[in-house]
Amino acid sequence: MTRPRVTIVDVARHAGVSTTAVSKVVRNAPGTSAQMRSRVLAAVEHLGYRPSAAARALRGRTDTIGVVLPDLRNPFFADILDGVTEHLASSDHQLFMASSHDDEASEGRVTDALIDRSMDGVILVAPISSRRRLEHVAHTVPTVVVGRHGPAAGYDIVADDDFAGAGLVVAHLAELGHRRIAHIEHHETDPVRLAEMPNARRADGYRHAMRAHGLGADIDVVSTTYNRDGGYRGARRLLDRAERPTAIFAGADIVAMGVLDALTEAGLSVPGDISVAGYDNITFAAFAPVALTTVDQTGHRIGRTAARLLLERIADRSRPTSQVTFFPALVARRTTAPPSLSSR
Amino acid sequence: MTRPRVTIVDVARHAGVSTTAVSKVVRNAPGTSAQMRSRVLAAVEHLGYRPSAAARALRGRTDTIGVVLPDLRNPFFADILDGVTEHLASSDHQLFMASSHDDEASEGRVTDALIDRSMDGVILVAPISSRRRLEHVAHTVPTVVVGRHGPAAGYDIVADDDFAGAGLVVAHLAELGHRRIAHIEHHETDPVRLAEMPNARRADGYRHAMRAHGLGADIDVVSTTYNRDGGYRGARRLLDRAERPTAIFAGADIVAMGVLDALTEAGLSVPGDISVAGYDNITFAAFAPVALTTVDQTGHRIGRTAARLLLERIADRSRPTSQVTFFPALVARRTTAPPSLSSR
DNA sequence: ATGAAAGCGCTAACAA
DNA sequence: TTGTTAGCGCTTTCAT
Repeated sequence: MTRPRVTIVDVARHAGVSTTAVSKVVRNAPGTSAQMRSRVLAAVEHLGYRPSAAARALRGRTDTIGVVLPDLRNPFFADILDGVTEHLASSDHQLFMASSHDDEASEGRVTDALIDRSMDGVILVAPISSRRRLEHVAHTVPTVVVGRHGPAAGYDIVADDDFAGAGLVVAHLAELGHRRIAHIEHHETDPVRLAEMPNARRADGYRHAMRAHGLGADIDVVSTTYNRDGGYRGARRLLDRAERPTAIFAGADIVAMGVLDALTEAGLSVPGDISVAGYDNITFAAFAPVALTTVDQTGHRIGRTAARLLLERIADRSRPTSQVTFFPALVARRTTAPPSLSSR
Repeated sequence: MTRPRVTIVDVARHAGVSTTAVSKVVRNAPGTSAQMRSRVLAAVEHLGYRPSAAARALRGRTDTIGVVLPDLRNPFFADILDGVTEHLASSDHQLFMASSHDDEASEGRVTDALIDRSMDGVILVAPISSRRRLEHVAHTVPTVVVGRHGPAAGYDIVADDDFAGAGLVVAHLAELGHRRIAHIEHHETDPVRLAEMPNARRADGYRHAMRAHGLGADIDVVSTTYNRDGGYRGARRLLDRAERPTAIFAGADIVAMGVLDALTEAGLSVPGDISVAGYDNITFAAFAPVALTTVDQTGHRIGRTAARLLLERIADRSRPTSQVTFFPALVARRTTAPPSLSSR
C-alpha cells in the first residue's frame, strides 16, 4: 500500500556521492561544486526525495511554528492568522494551528504537544494559562503571546490597548446621549487573569470611562462568556432588568452576535429600541444587514507583528523581550444611535 | 535561556534502570514490574521528562494527524473540525490544522509539509488538487478526503449528497412559486473537479432540478467564488439583469452572506423583494437577524465519520476504502417566501 | 570540494 | 522481568 520512504542514502547512491554531499545540496549549504549540485538535484528529482522533517528535528530545527487558538469560531482569530501567514511567507516556516477549545487543561495539552514535536516557536493567542505556566513554555521554546497583557517574563507580547478601546465605545455611546450603558463581559475570577486578559481590561476600561463621563451610578456589568451563547444569555438578563439599558456594549463582536440574536427574538429593533456595540471588528461586523459598531484592533497587524517578533526570537533567543501595544480605533456603523425619546 | 532537554537517558540514570525500561513504562508497554513502574514514574515526574515526538517519529508513529482546510473564514469547516476533535478525543492523537488559502499550489505545499513531518494520517477538506495528486498523497500516508466526490483510489471519502441538496433548495423555492431562480456557483473549468467538487455538484443539481420542475428556460447561473466577496459580486451581476431573479440560491452560506451584503446595499428587502437561500447551515445561518434558509449537511457528523475512517485506516492500511455519503436536509428559515405579486 | 563517521532520542529485536 | 544494542534519517565535525 505505502511505499518505503526515499532517504538521503538512496539519493546519494543514485547520484554516486556521499550523503553529506546530498545534505549540503539540499540545504543550499556552502561547499558544493556546480557539477555535484546538478547531479544531486537530478537524483532528488528522479527519486522524488523529500527530507524527513522528523530526522531533521532530531538534529535541531523543524522549520515549523505552532499557533494555539482558543476557538475556531471567532473570526477575529482568522484576522490574526492572516497577518502571521503573511509575515511567514517570506521565511520558509510552516504554520500549524491547534485549538485549545477555550479550556485551560486543553490549552496545556495542546501547548505541550507543540513542544514535544519540537516546534521552532509558538504563538499563543489569548491564552488562559497561569503566568507561571506561560513562563515555563517560554523557557522551553521561543514564545510570543498575543492579546494578553501583563509583565512579560521571557516572552514577547503583542496586544491591543483594550482599556482604551473600551473607553472609545463608552465615549461614543455617551456622546450619542446614552446613560444606561450596560456591558457584557467574560466571567473571570483569577486575579492574574483579571489583570492580564483582554476581557478584564475591557471591563475595567468600561467602568473607568463610565465614571469619567459621570455615569458611575449607571455601571451595569453582566458576566457570561466570550462567545455567541454568552452574548445571548447576557442580553436576556439585561432585558429582564426593571429599567432596561438603552445601549449594550458587548466585549467582543462574537458576543454582540448573540446579543442581536436575543434582541431579534424579543422583537426589539436595533438601534431604534436599543444600541449595540462590539469589539474586534471581525469581518462579520461589516456584514451589511448588521453593520455593527465596534472597535478595530487590526488583527492583521497584530498577527504580522507577532510573527516578526517570533522569528527574531528564534534567531536570537537571548534578545530582550518586547511588548507591543496597538491603539485601537472606533468604527461607528449602524447599530448605535441616540436613545429613543421614550427611553431617555 | 533554554535549558537542555531531559531525555530518556536522564530518566533511566536517575531511576537506576535501563532506557528500555523507561520506554516501556512511558508507553504502558507490557513487561514491567509494579516496582519498576513506580520508580520510573517518580523519576519522570521529578525531572519533568517528556518524550520527544521527533525521536519517536523517526521510529514510526507520531500520534499526530493533520487537517488541511481551504479557508479559516468559512465557519462550516469549524463544524467539521468539531466532529473530528470529538472522535479523536477518545484516542491519544493530536490534531494540527493548516490552511491552504484556497490555492492549489499552497494546498500542495501544506500537504507535503504534513507528510514531511510524518503525520500518522491526514484529512483533506474539500481539496482542489488533481486526483492524481490526491492518490499520491494517499499512497504516502493514510488519507481521508472530505467534501469531494469521485472514484476513491486509495483514500476514503466522506461527503454530502450535494446534487440532492441543491435539488431540495430548488424544490423549496419552486413550491413557494418562484420561477426565476438564479444560482451563484464557484467558477470551475477543470473537468475532474467539475465532476468531483461540491460546488460543481450543487450547480448540476440546481440545473437538473430546474428542468425537473419545468423551469429549464429560467436556468441562470453566475460563476464567481465560494466566499463572501464572490457572493457580493454574483448578486451585483444578477441585480443588473434586465429581468431580475425573484430568488437567489447561493452555493454556500458564506456566499449568501455576500449576497445579503449586496442586497442590503441596493436597498432591497429579503425576502420581500427577493428570496435568498444558502448551503451548509453554518451557525451564522441561524443568526436571528438573518435566519437564512439553507441546507444542513451536518458538518459535525461528517467530521466524526472522517476521523473514524482515518483511525481505522491508520490501524489497517490495507483495509478497503469506503465512501460515505450523507443525505442533506433543507432548513427553511426566514429569507425565503413566495415572490411578491409585482415581480411574479 | 568531498566523504567517513558520530550521534540526536527513541523503540524493538534479541539476550540474559 | 530486565538490559544490550542496532538502527530510524539526518546534520555536523573532522579528515582527506
